[in-house]
Amino acid sequence: MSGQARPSTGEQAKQLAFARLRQAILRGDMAPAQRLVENELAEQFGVTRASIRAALIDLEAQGLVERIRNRGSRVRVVTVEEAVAITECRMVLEGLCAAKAAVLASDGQLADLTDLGTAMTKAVADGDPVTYSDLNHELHTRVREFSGQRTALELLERLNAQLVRHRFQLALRPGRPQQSLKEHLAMIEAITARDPQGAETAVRAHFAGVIEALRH
Amino acid sequence: MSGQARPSTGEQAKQLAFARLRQAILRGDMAPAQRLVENELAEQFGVTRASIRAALIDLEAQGLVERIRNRGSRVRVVTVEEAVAITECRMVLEGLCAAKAAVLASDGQLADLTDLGTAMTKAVADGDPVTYSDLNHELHTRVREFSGQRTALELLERLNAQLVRHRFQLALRPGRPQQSLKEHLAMIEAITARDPQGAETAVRAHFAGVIEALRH
DNA sequence: GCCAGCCGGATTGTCAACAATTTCGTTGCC
DNA sequence: GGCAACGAAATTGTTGACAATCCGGCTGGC
Repeated sequence: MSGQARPSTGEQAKQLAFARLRQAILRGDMAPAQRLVENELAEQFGVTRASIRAALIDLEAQGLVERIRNRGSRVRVVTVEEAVAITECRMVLEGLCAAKAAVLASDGQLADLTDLGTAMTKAVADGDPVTYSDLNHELHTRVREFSGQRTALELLERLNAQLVRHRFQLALRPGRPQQSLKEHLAMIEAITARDPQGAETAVRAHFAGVIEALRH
Repeated sequence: MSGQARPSTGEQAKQLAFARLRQAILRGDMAPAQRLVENELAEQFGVTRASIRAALIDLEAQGLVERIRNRGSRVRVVTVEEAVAITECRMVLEGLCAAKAAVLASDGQLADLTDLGTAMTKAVADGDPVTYSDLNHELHTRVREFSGQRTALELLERLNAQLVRHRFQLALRPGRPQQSLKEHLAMIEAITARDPQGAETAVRAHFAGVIEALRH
């Protein structure tokens, strides 16, 4: 997800519209539940309505927008209850990834995880929640990657995209990084110890904490 | 010139095309890796190319077809390796559902599960693998439903759709129903005993068997 | 004989106009 | 004064035509 906004040369209009609209939603440029009128978007992005329409269909499949027959599209709002359900799914899927990563990751990859752990510890010590949140995301991405589980990876990316707004709120809660850090370190330790069972339980414990926090 | 299958009410063309094309793929009417030319499909289903195109985008998101830029669509072939990865995801997600169902299901719903269990036992005793496979599917559907986990349900439906071909082969393997039955009964027992932990481990044991069988 | 470049057919991507549907304000009636 | 039917505006769904792209085979030169 690094270099995505590249109009580049042969970039098809639909993909461009898709990328820009997606990023706009993820960055919060679109208010929750905002109506997405195809004509307006088409003019705004400089593409035709057909391209916007195709992009909207894609985004609907990703769970980012909601479309109702003959009634238009809106950015989907994720209720707290839904966020909990999504996080439960993330919990078991990332648990699977962590267990597989504990078995399949190379020694060099395990070293990467340890490095991330120290960086996260430092970020928390420095009281830098933004950096911590980024590292957090990076850690989870790496674990998924090391697991070699393409299917789980795909599902998790979809689920994560739906949670951007909630995650943002969560990271800024006081005291949260401290607890989160402990859980993450336990996860890293279990994976580097090549203990799949332990890695899975650590991930579950972490997400149980996230769910708790989501509910206030 | 088109004795359509009821355009029925105001069924939008795109949704109709989507449903019919999806069913055609799931029923195996389309050979694996078969090319899906938009024009042909449009004529075949009596809708315009735009509708087919929208349907194909949807089906791609569901993992049933594969689309390459300017090169067309084909029905996606799921390798054994992929089927294993998908089944691993199903394992953890259905485990989650079973655990939640053990807590949330009503007594009447639990009775339904018990009934399904006896029906499955009978089907195996009668040597009727087709009925057994149907009941099997029914059982899993019920558990997911009783869990109240809409997100997991949605993910599982998508994953299941990708496996139709493999599942079909699996059910006919000799000796498989017997082992599968045992595992299913254990799952039902744990859920009706309101034992979430036990339900999850039972589901996992079952899917571990499925994965084993998938690999030959 | 072999490779580079080109051309034709096929297929997807894009476009602008048209039709169908919904929504919301308005009018007429009770 | 409230309610129901009506109608106009807005928006999505659909259509057919056009442009861009890709694949295969062909030709020409070396």
